[in-house]
Amino acid sequence: MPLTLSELQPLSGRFSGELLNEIAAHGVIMDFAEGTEILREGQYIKLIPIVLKGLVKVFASFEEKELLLYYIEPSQSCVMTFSAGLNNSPSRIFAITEEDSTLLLLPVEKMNSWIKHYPQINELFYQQYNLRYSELLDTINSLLFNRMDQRLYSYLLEKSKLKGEKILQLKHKQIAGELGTVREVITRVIKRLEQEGKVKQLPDGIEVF
Amino acid sequence: MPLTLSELQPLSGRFSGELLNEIAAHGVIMDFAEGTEILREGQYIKLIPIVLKGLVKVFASFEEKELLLYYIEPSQSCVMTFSAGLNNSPSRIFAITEEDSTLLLLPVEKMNSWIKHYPQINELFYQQYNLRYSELLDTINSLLFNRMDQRLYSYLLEKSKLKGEKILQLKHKQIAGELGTVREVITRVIKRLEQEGKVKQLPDGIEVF
DNA sequence: GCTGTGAGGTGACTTGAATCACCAGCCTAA
DNA sequence: TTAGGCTGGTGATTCAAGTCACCTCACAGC
Repeated sequence: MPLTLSELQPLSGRFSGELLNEIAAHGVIMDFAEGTEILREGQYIKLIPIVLKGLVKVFASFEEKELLLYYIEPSQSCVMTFSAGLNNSPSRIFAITEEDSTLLLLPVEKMNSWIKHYPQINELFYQQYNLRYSELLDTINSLLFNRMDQRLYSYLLEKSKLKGEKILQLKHKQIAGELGTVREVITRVIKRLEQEGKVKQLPDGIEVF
Repeated sequence: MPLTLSELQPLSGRFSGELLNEIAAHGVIMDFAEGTEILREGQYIKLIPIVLKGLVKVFASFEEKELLLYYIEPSQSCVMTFSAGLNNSPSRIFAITEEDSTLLLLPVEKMNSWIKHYPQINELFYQQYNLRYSELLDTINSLLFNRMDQRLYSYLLEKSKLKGEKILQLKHKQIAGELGTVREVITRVIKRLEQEGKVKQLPDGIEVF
């Protein structure tokens, strides 16, 4: 059963009617609950996702430790699945829904012809590559030059902005996982941020200023 | 004066005759001596380079410190100039020739139409984006999880492989600049590698095993 | 000769972060 | 009611790196 154009409404500004019809005919829409791993490391890809609603986070991992690389927001896609899908190579990263999310899944075997015939989809992926390249550069800068307090504060600020919440319900352990460090370090550093008046730990979460 | 097809020989495996003719008509070939800065941070781009001969290294910088991100080898291109050129945005990185190099320079205003009409050039840039994305992931892993001795050894191994030389003529200070640290650290760490039998410091350079 | 400069070496110290060990406050399930 | 499991807090220690200060050695230029 093809999708309806109203389901693809979030993409209507970016894609022309003809491409939207193609997508409606061959794409699938799926909902994923918060915390679902939608892409595993090492996985081979048959479907390329575009986020319609919600928020997806992307991680690199390396011998036990993990690091949050960036978020995929609505109407964005995942360049790792794109390249892994087209080259039939395994994914080097993994991705988890940060909120309940709705994803449009596009079959990889259609992608090559769509890229040729619809410049808009080509542009989308070039944009996404630029964006992710840039975000990886930011990550590198931050790892190389910022201390944990800076990194933690930026992390909290960004998360608060993305989720539109001033109070974040996060365990110290979760934060540590996303920043590639351990719980004790977060406990100490967050206390320092609190003393500097940048955040406040409340019974129901962390308030960011 | 258009280029001759023999000058574009390194690209003949990758591009069809028609595209090669287009490139010959609109491209320019230039030679750069070793150590020339061919792309500055903050620069706006009018020409997109493809390396024909030699080796180019790409750096990120951030408040004084610098870090080597990756090398551009013959028949590869630079995704930063590609995206900065097409979006008319400034470069976030800078690039220096590591050896005497020959570059093919393509005018950015031709690129949009070439991308639409010649899938091969589209494929080249997708490949380059994948490659650089992957290399940035490696850099992140290495920064986050490897100690300096590991990072230094990998750096020396790669440089030796790329330049095809077992003995590298490098000053400690240069190495420090490329790894984002300072001279004393390199002096000490390289001594440890020497004790472990992984490298040897000779009067005329560093031998890597 | 002397002098300046760049390269490499090294000790002493500081610092940011990781690691280890242990404690207290909860909440939940048996 | 009690045991066990999260969660957060904290001191002590270790460790990798960065910083500072100063040295030697080779070499170039007068």
